[in-house]
Amino acid sequence: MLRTHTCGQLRKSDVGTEVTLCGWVESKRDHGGAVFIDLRDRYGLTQVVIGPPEAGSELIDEAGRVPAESVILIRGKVTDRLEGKINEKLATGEIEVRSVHFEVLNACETPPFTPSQSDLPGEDLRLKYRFLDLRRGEMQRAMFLRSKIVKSMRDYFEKHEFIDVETPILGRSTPEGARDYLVPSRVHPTSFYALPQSPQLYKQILMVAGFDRYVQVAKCFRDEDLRADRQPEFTQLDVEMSFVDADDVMGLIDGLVAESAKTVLGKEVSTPLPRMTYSEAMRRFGSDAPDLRFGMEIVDVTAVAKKTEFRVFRGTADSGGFVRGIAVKDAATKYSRRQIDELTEYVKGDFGAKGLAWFRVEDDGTLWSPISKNFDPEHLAEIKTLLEGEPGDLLMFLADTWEVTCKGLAGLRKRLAGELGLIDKDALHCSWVTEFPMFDRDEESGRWVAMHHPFTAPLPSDLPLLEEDPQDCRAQAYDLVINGSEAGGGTVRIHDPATQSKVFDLLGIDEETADDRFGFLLNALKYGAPPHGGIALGIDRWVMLFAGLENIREVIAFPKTQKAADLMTEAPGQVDKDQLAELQLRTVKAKKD
RNA sequence: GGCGCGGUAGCUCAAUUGGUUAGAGCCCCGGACUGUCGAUCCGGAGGUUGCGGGUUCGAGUCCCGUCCGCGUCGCCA
Repeated sequence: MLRTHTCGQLRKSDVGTEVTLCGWVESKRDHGGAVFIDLRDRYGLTQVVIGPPEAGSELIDEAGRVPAESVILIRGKVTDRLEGKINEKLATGEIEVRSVHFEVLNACETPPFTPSQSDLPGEDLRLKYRFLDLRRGEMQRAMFLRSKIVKSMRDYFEKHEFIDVETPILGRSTPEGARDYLVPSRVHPTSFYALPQSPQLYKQILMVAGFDRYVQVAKCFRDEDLRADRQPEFTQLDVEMSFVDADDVMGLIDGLVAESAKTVLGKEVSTPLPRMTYSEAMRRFGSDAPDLRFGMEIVDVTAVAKKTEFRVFRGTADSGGFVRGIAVKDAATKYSRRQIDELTEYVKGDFGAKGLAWFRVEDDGTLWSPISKNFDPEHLAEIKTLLEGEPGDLLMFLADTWEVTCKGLAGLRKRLAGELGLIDKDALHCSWVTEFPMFDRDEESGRWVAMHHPFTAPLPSDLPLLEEDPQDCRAQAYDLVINGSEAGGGTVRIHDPATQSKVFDLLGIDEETADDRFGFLLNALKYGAPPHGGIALGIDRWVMLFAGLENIREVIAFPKTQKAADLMTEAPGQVDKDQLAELQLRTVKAKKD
């Protein structure tokens, strides 16, 4: 080792020791006759003094010239700081190192920004110079937290006798689900591999192979548009187990959540984690990943709406729609008409709502609103009672289809809670949402599509519904929700060919297509397939949520921008004509409409 | 693909209704200084206002197009 100690290591007890330190010049205070340097590495900061009597003027001058963020090596003696010069902010603040040797290992060019500057530079610059950005304390902490979380997961599964098996990155495209990233094959011109969206099919086959309990930290790829909590390339903790039901999988993950929260954050999470069915979640929160750190539950007032003369409510209720609302506590004076207009634009623009109805609960307990004259006082009183409105509350309603009221109110609920500061940032609220529907209607084609994936097993009690009423058929599916974010999801899989072909039938996948796309899995299922199920946990999101961050890029070393580019390496990039020729590919510019 | 926010010095930001030579702090460069830890003091350099077009006597500011970054809806089995 070039160094004897790290920059976070030295204490009062080391005074008198000769040490060699290496690190980055975090800051430099040059007094002409003496220079102070804060030397930084991942472990901490140590003050180095280059001055008389032990340093000559040549050394002092050299230290005075060293640019910030250069990597240097210094040798010297650990000494007590002078009376009253102790820096309480530093763990090493009681000592300093008086340098007798000073060496620049790599001088730093003037950097576009420094890790210690208080104004964070724009994110594009941070991404282009990620090596500088990753030197920042926040990024370092996030990466170490990530490492600890992954280790806690690996420890947990090893303790439970899981085997870690790697599955291929070059696989075969399955047009179901998200868009695939494709990789052309040189050896098979005109054929393509696909990067895995998840190791789903491989892990099921590992169950058929008898591994019983499988785990993998798996890179997954989906060529879809990005969000604050979504990257095209992400990491899953992928799990599969044989001879289990949904309870078994959830129970195992309950233990993981509790143990990981405890070892990584020192937080107690009581288990079993609360569970809620999908239909309850949609009814009470309008979302399949409800944020349970605050209340503001959705209330259905369709029955009252039917009795009123207000056309928007009445018309919606009479034509099979829903009128649902939320009570926003103490918000009546906090939201001006203008701000409510903004909320109206929000639900219209983002969720396709036709409008936003609202009432203020006045001091005398009556409801007031620009539309209140359209209502009988007794109906207003009923609405107030249903929402448990109290003076000062703001009641907001959407009159629309079930889907729009769900999405719109869930959006409002989240936005208002954020704006009103109702969310406890320290809370780690974990829960399960269960019994998802098996199928969803595709708006365009009107066909059934699998809500999760086509290998998801229905609830045994709902098996008859596969034929009678697919709409109501529920799946043995479960999502782990942390602070209103989907942190993982899994299902019990179909392991008998009869059910599988019924599901394919419903999805409009004929035998030939099924065989072409998933033949290898269907084949395996015929050769002694145990009942099995599993789950995939989004590691990036876990880290983000455990860290209390709101952006997934903050916990990924080299993330991509919203347009899926890497600003540092400038991927994706052009390739040589020769490379294309070898792959027998030619690029064609798409015609613009 | 839709909607919204943003792009001005190396960095973070400012610039009145469209009006003189586009400013400040940090960074950088030069000088002074032995106790700083956001060092201090003196001096200096640094700009095609993302790019292209238009309106105007005059555009950082208004209009159109385009690129880039961010948020969000669609999308994400």
